[in-house]
Amino acid sequence: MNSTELLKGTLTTIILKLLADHEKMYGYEIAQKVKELSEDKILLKEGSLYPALHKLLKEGLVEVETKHVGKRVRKYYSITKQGQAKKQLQFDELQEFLETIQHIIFPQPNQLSPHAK
Amino acid sequence: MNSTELLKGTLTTIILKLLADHEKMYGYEIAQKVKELSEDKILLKEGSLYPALHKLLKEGLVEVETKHVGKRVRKYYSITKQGQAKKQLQFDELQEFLETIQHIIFPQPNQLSPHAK
DNA sequence: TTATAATACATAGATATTTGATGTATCAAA
DNA sequence: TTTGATACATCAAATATCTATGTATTATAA
Repeated sequence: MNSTELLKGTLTTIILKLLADHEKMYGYEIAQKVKELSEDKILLKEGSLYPALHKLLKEGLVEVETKHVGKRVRKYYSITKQGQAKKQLQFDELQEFLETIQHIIFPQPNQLSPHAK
Repeated sequence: MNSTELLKGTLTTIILKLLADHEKMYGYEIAQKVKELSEDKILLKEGSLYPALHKLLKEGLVEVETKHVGKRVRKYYSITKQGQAKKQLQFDELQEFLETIQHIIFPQPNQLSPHAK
Protein backbone atom coordinates (compact mmCIF):
# COMPACT_ATOMS: atom_id res chain seq x y z
CA MET A 1 0.00 0.00 0.00
CA ASN A 2 2.97 2.27 -0.28
CA SER A 3 3.22 4.34 -3.39
CA THR A 4 4.53 1.36 -5.33
CA GLU A 5 0.91 0.34 -5.71
CA LEU A 6 0.29 3.55 -7.55
CA LEU A 7 3.04 2.76 -9.98
CA LYS A 8 1.04 -0.03 -11.53
CA GLY A 9 0.10 0.68 -15.06
CA THR A 10 2.67 3.42 -15.44
CA LEU A 11 5.84 1.37 -15.71
CA THR A 12 5.78 0.71 -19.42
CA THR A 13 4.67 4.26 -20.05
CA ILE A 14 7.71 5.52 -18.19
CA ILE A 15 10.04 3.17 -20.03
CA LEU A 16 8.64 4.13 -23.42
CA LYS A 17 8.91 7.80 -22.53
CA LEU A 18 12.57 7.50 -21.57
CA LEU A 19 13.37 5.54 -24.71
CA ALA A 20 11.52 8.10 -26.79
CA ASP A 21 13.70 10.80 -25.29
CA HIS A 22 17.01 8.99 -25.33
CA GLU A 23 17.03 6.87 -28.41
CA LYS A 24 18.87 4.06 -26.69
CA MET A 25 19.36 3.03 -23.13
CA TYR A 26 20.22 -0.16 -21.31
CA GLY A 27 18.25 -1.57 -18.41
CA TYR A 28 20.41 -0.42 -15.59
CA GLU A 29 20.60 3.01 -17.11
CA ILE A 30 16.83 3.23 -17.27
CA ALA A 31 16.55 2.32 -13.62
CA GLN A 32 19.09 4.99 -12.70
CA LYS A 33 17.33 7.59 -14.80
CA VAL A 34 13.98 6.91 -13.19
CA LYS A 35 15.58 7.14 -9.79
CA GLU A 36 17.16 10.43 -10.74
CA LEU A 37 14.10 11.98 -12.38
CA SER A 38 11.85 10.96 -9.53
CA GLU A 39 14.30 12.19 -6.92
CA ASP A 40 14.67 8.72 -5.45
CA LYS A 41 10.94 8.30 -5.07
CA ILE A 42 10.55 5.62 -7.72
CA LEU A 43 13.06 2.83 -7.38
CA LEU A 44 12.66 0.38 -10.22
CA LYS A 45 13.52 -3.11 -9.15
CA GLU A 46 15.22 -5.49 -11.55
CA GLY A 47 12.39 -7.91 -11.04
CA SER A 48 10.05 -5.31 -12.47
CA LEU A 49 12.29 -3.73 -15.05
CA TYR A 50 13.69 -6.66 -16.96
CA PRO A 51 10.44 -8.54 -17.35
CA ALA A 52 8.84 -5.27 -18.49
CA LEU A 53 11.54 -4.77 -21.10
CA HIS A 54 11.20 -8.35 -22.31
CA LYS A 55 7.48 -7.87 -22.64
CA LEU A 56 7.89 -4.65 -24.61
CA LEU A 57 10.36 -6.45 -26.84
CA LYS A 58 7.99 -9.32 -27.46
CA GLU A 59 5.29 -6.84 -28.38
CA GLY A 60 7.56 -5.11 -30.86
CA LEU A 61 7.41 -1.81 -29.02
CA VAL A 62 11.15 -1.73 -28.44
CA GLU A 63 14.10 -3.37 -30.08
CA VAL A 64 17.38 -4.45 -28.61
CA GLU A 65 21.02 -4.40 -29.54
CA THR A 66 23.64 -6.19 -27.51
CA LYS A 67 26.92 -4.45 -26.83
CA HIS A 68 30.04 -5.69 -25.15
CA VAL A 69 31.78 -3.30 -22.82
CA GLY A 70 34.91 -5.00 -21.61
CA LYS A 71 33.69 -8.45 -20.67
CA ARG A 72 30.29 -7.14 -19.74
CA VAL A 73 27.17 -7.31 -21.80
CA ARG A 74 24.84 -4.43 -22.19
CA LYS A 75 21.49 -4.61 -23.89
CA TYR A 76 20.59 -1.33 -25.44
CA TYR A 77 16.91 -0.82 -26.02
CA SER A 78 15.39 1.63 -28.45
CA ILE A 79 11.79 2.44 -29.19
CA THR A 80 10.20 1.30 -32.44
CA LYS A 81 7.66 3.14 -34.57
CA GLN A 82 4.99 0.98 -33.01
CA GLY A 83 6.39 1.86 -29.64
CA GLN A 84 6.08 5.55 -30.43
CA ALA A 85 2.43 5.11 -31.29
CA LYS A 86 1.82 3.06 -28.18
CA LYS A 87 3.57 5.66 -26.10
CA GLN A 88 1.22 8.30 -27.41
CA LEU A 89 -1.81 6.19 -26.61
CA GLN A 90 -0.58 5.57 -23.12
CA PHE A 91 0.20 9.22 -22.65
CA ASP A 92 -3.31 10.19 -23.58
CA GLU A 93 -4.71 7.56 -21.29
CA LEU A 94 -2.50 8.60 -18.43
CA GLN A 95 -3.23 12.26 -18.95
CA GLU A 96 -6.94 11.59 -18.86
CA PHE A 97 -6.59 9.37 -15.83
CA LEU A 98 -4.56 11.95 -13.94
CA GLU A 99 -7.16 14.59 -14.69
CA THR A 100 -9.98 12.31 -13.65
CA ILE A 101 -8.35 11.24 -10.43
CA GLN A 102 -7.47 14.80 -9.54
CA HIS A 103 -11.01 15.79 -10.33
CA ILE A 104 -12.26 13.28 -7.79
CA ILE A 105 -9.60 13.54 -5.16
CA PHE A 106 -8.52 17.15 -5.27
CA PRO A 107 -11.60 18.94 -6.51
CA GLN A 108 -10.35 22.47 -6.11
CA PRO A 109 -11.79 24.47 -8.97
CA ASN A 110 -9.11 25.23 -11.48
CA GLN A 111 -8.31 28.55 -13.07
CA LEU A 112 -11.33 28.67 -15.33
CA SER A 113 -14.35 27.61 -13.36
CA PRO A 114 -15.76 30.39 -11.21
CA HIS A 115 -18.86 28.45 -10.23
CA ALA A 116 -17.96 24.90 -9.34
CA LYS A 117 -21.01 22.73 -8.98
CA MET B 1 -3.38 -2.29 -20.07
CA ASN B 2 -6.43 -0.08 -20.27
CA SER B 3 -6.71 2.68 -17.75
CA THR B 4 -8.10 0.26 -15.22
CA GLU B 5 -4.52 -0.69 -14.47
CA LEU B 6 -3.93 2.85 -13.43
CA LEU B 7 -6.72 2.63 -10.92
CA LYS B 8 -4.77 0.23 -8.78
CA GLY B 9 -3.85 1.70 -5.49
CA THR B 10 -6.35 4.51 -5.78
CA LEU B 11 -9.57 2.67 -5.08
CA THR B 12 -9.53 2.86 -1.30
CA THR B 13 -8.34 6.43 -1.51
CA ILE B 14 -11.35 7.30 -3.63
CA ILE B 15 -13.75 5.50 -1.32
CA LEU B 16 -12.33 7.17 1.78
CA LYS B 17 -12.50 10.54 0.07
CA LEU B 18 -16.18 10.12 -0.81
CA LEU B 19 -17.03 8.94 2.68
CA ALA B 20 -15.13 11.85 4.14
CA ASP B 21 -17.25 14.21 2.06
CA HIS B 22 -20.59 12.55 2.48
CA GLU B 23 -20.68 11.13 5.97
CA LYS B 24 -22.58 8.08 4.92
CA MET B 25 -23.08 6.28 1.66
CA TYR B 26 -24.02 2.79 0.59
CA GLY B 27 -22.08 0.74 -1.89
CA TYR B 28 -24.20 1.25 -4.92
CA GLU B 29 -24.32 4.96 -4.22
CA ILE B 30 -20.54 5.10 -4.08
CA ALA B 31 -20.27 3.38 -7.43
CA GLN B 32 -22.73 5.85 -8.95
CA LYS B 33 -20.92 8.80 -7.45
CA VAL B 34 -17.59 7.69 -8.85
CA LYS B 35 -19.18 7.18 -12.22
CA GLU B 36 -20.68 10.64 -12.05
CA LEU B 37 -17.59 12.44 -10.78
CA SER B 38 -15.37 10.73 -13.32
CA GLU B 39 -17.79 11.41 -16.14
CA ASP B 40 -18.24 7.71 -16.80
CA LYS B 41 -14.52 7.13 -17.04
CA ILE B 42 -14.19 5.11 -13.88
CA LEU B 43 -16.77 2.37 -13.59
CA LEU B 44 -16.42 0.61 -10.28
CA LYS B 45 -17.31 -3.03 -10.54
CA GLU B 46 -19.09 -4.76 -7.70
CA GLY B 47 -16.29 -7.27 -7.58
CA SER B 48 -13.93 -4.44 -6.76
CA LEU B 49 -16.16 -2.28 -4.62
CA TYR B 50 -17.63 -4.68 -2.12
CA PRO B 51 -14.41 -6.49 -1.27
CA ALA B 52 -12.76 -3.09 -0.88
CA LEU B 53 -15.48 -1.95 1.52
CA HIS B 54 -15.20 -5.15 3.50
CA LYS B 55 -11.49 -4.71 3.77
CA LEU B 56 -11.83 -1.12 4.95
CA LEU B 57 -14.36 -2.29 7.50
CA LYS B 58 -12.06 -5.00 8.79
CA GLU B 59 -9.31 -2.45 9.14
CA GLY B 60 -11.53 -0.15 11.14
CA LEU B 61 -11.28 2.64 8.60
CA VAL B 62 -15.01 2.68 7.96
CA GLU B 63 -18.03 1.51 9.94
CA VAL B 64 -21.32 0.22 8.71
CA GLU B 65 -24.97 0.57 9.57
CA THR B 66 -27.64 -1.56 7.99
CA LYS B 67 -30.85 0.08 6.89
CA HIS B 68 -34.02 -1.40 5.50
CA VAL B 69 -35.66 0.46 2.69
CA GLY B 70 -38.88 -1.32 1.87
CA LYS B 71 -37.78 -4.94 1.74
CA ARG B 72 -34.33 -4.03 0.55
CA VAL B 73 -31.20 -3.83 2.61
CA ARG B 74 -28.76 -1.00 2.36
CA LYS B 75 -25.43 -0.89 4.11
CA TYR B 76 -24.45 2.61 4.89
CA TYR B 77 -20.76 3.16 5.37
CA SER B 78 -19.17 6.04 7.19
CA ILE B 79 -15.56 6.91 7.75
CA THR B 80 -14.00 6.51 11.19
CA LYS B 81 -11.42 8.70 12.87
CA GLN B 82 -8.78 6.18 11.86
CA GLY B 83 -10.14 6.30 8.36
CA GLN B 84 -9.76 10.07 8.30
CA ALA B 85 -6.12 9.77 9.27
CA LYS B 86 -5.54 7.06 6.70
CA LYS B 87 -7.23 9.16 4.07
CA GLN B 88 -4.83 11.98 4.78
CA LEU B 89 -1.82 9.69 4.50
CA GLN B 90 -3.06 8.32 1.22
CA PHE B 91 -3.77 11.79 -0.05
CA ASP B 92 -0.24 12.90 0.67
CA GLU B 93 1.14 9.79 -1.00
CA LEU B 94 -1.05 10.25 -4.02
CA GLN B 95 -0.25 13.92 -4.31
CA GLU B 96 3.44 13.17 -4.25
CA PHE B 97 3.04 10.38 -6.73
CA LEU B 98 1.07 12.54 -9.14
CA GLU B 99 3.74 15.20 -8.98
CA THR B 100 6.50 12.68 -9.50
CA ILE B 101 4.83 10.99 -12.41
CA GLN B 102 4.01 14.27 -14.08
CA HIS B 103 7.57 15.31 -13.54
CA ILE B 104 8.74 12.28 -15.46
CA ILE B 105 6.06 11.98 -18.07
CA PHE B 106 4.97 15.52 -18.77
CA PRO B 107 8.03 17.60 -18.02
CA GLN B 108 6.66 20.85 -19.38
CA PRO B 109 7.62 23.64 -17.02
CA ASN B 110 4.62 24.77 -15.05
CA GLN B 111 3.36 28.31 -14.56
CA LEU B 112 6.12 29.38 -12.21
CA SER B 113 9.39 28.17 -13.64
CA PRO B 114 10.70 30.33 -16.44
CA HIS B 115 13.96 28.46 -16.72
CA ALA B 116 13.28 24.75 -16.75
CA LYS B 117 16.40 22.64 -16.87
C1' DT C 1 44.93 -8.54 -1.49
C1' DT C 2 40.66 -8.99 -0.31
C1' DA C 3 36.18 -7.70 0.86
C1' DT C 4 32.52 -4.71 -0.53
C1' DA C 5 29.75 -2.06 -3.48
C1' DA C 6 28.29 -0.91 -7.91
C1' DT C 7 27.29 -2.47 -12.46
C1' DA C 8 24.49 -5.61 -15.42
C1' DC C 9 21.88 -9.13 -16.64
C1' DA C 10 18.10 -12.79 -15.41
C1' DT C 11 14.15 -15.69 -13.42
C1' DA C 12 10.87 -17.85 -10.08
C1' DG C 13 7.65 -17.65 -6.45
C1' DA C 14 4.80 -14.82 -3.59
C1' DT C 15 1.56 -11.22 -3.15
C1' DA C 16 -2.14 -8.11 -4.06
C1' DT C 17 -5.67 -5.97 -6.75
C1' DT C 18 -9.12 -5.91 -9.96
C1' DT C 19 -12.06 -7.94 -13.27
C1' DG C 20 -15.40 -11.13 -15.09
C1' DA C 21 -18.72 -14.17 -14.13
C1' DT C 22 -22.25 -15.59 -11.48
C1' DG C 23 -25.75 -15.51 -7.95
C1' DT C 24 -29.86 -13.77 -5.19
C1' DA C 25 -33.48 -10.57 -4.63
C1' DT C 26 -36.46 -6.23 -4.81
C1' DC C 27 -38.68 -2.66 -7.32
C1' DA C 28 -40.21 0.29 -11.22
C1' DA C 29 -41.36 0.91 -15.79
C1' DA C 30 -42.54 -0.53 -20.35
C1' DT D 1 -44.56 -9.87 -17.66
C1' DT D 2 -40.29 -8.97 -19.02
C1' DT D 3 -36.58 -5.85 -18.71
C1' DG D 4 -33.61 -2.73 -16.43
C1' DA D 5 -32.17 -0.57 -12.40
C1' DT D 6 -31.16 -1.17 -7.60
C1' DA D 7 -28.42 -3.66 -4.00
C1' DC D 8 -25.95 -6.90 -2.01
C1' DA D 9 -22.27 -10.82 -2.39
C1' DT D 10 -18.43 -14.22 -3.68
C1' DC D 11 -15.14 -16.88 -6.41
C1' DA D 12 -11.89 -18.04 -10.10
C1' DA D 13 -8.82 -15.96 -13.22
C1' DA D 14 -5.85 -12.53 -14.96
C1' DT D 15 -2.34 -9.19 -14.26
C1' DA D 16 1.50 -6.72 -12.55
C1' DT D 17 4.90 -5.96 -9.49
C1' DC D 18 8.03 -7.17 -5.73
C1' DT D 19 11.12 -10.04 -3.07
C1' DA D 20 14.44 -13.06 -3.26
C1' DT D 21 17.86 -15.28 -5.47
C1' DG D 22 21.35 -16.17 -8.88
C1' DT D 23 25.53 -15.24 -11.93
C1' DA D 24 29.29 -12.41 -13.22
C1' DT D 25 32.30 -8.23 -14.02
C1' DT D 26 34.54 -4.14 -12.44
C1' DA D 27 35.91 -0.52 -9.28
C1' DT D 28 36.88 1.00 -4.77
C1' DA D 29 38.09 0.79 -0.07
C1' DA D 30 40.14 -1.50 3.75
